[in-house]
Amino acid sequence: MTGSGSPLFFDMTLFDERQMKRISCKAGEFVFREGDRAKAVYVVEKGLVRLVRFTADGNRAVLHTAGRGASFAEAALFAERYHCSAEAAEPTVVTAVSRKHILDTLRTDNAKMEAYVALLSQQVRELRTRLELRSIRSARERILQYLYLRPGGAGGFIHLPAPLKDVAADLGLTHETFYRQLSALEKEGVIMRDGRRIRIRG
Amino acid sequence: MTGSGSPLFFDMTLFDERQMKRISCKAGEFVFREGDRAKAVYVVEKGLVRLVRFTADGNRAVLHTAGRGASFAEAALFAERYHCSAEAAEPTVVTAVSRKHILDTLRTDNAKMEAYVALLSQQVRELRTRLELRSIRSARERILQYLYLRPGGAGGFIHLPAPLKDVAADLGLTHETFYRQLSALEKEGVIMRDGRRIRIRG
DNA sequence: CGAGTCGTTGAACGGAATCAATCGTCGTGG
DNA sequence: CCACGACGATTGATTCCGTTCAACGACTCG
Repeated sequence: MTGSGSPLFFDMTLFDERQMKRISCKAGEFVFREGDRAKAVYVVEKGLVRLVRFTADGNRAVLHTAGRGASFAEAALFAERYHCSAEAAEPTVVTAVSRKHILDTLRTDNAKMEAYVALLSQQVRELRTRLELRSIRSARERILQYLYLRPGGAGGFIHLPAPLKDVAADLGLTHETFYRQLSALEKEGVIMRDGRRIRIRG
Repeated sequence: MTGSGSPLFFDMTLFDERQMKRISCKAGEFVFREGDRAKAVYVVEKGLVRLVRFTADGNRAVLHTAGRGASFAEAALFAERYHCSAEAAEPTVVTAVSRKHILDTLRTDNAKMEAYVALLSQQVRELRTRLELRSIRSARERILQYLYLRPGGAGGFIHLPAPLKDVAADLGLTHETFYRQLSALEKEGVIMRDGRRIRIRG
């Protein structure tokens, strides 16, 4: 979901800069961990952050990937604790906006609150779309549907928003299957591809 | 998403009943179409609604399925027009809540706005959890994780919130696989089951 | 009573995961 | 500056597990 199309920016201009803090992380470092007290909402300035949860059997599940400009952990505003961990996938800089400050600001300024509602609404839409995608069993069809739903999918060019590997994970496929299906589709003339640039043929 | 696990209710108690309208649709009828002016948010009273989008080549993409009790088109609150069409999959009754009324109410009542934000935040969290579930490949593990995440999952009793068939669909499994895995788990003594009542053994 | 649906089980198949190997590129540090 | 390691992209071979097709009993509702 690397911001998959819809740039879910957390509008920082709504808040007081003095209530923000810059944090740098090396690859593999955690910005916060599941269960930590929720203290802030974050925006990625540089790098890549993955929201992950570790399942009982030790597996990692990636819930969300936030690239440059994207915010994450907004939902933590109304939760006492983080419900997942945030891991820097590469050297990363994030800005932390105090949860308390955000709440105060939103509570006193209804217009800002409304902007925030709009943001959350969009997220809900996006998540639902992703969930619906996952219910398509065939890898081929799932990929096609994903491409269709993406901006430019109906006639224009599509830019994959992340390394193919990550897109594959987003789709719930192994990267091998993803590669294979892409080349199959290209061989059949259904799509044209140049790296991360794809075009669907009518 | 028959709403099965996650009751994504739009909290109608926040709004004035006089601003709501009941609408009945036959199977195949549209509640609204892509591009229509966004006038209302809906709740399914009875039946099933599919949010679909038609791609350039005439294919249908299902974005979301809303069962009884679920709301849909909430995101339309902040959009001028609907970005997809809502089609009744079976004879269906929906309640339409005026978009304007909702906005007015929220804008003048900060507490309600905040309640709405909290609701949306919860939805985001829930959707992410479901997405995480889907990333577990093994049917067995996915089911166990599902049970574990459910209220009562850690020690108590779990009530499946819908017919097994629907739960299976929620989990992205065929009902056959779901039945089989459940009985396998029971045979192995990992769970105890009586109809929709399940208990995990420590 | 019959139609419809849920729950259940069996058998066979197919497609995606898995394991594995190779190539290219990019960044880093010696 | 080049060697090395890391990682993305790609392709091949094999396995396995979930899907699919099919059939049946139980139950409900009209």
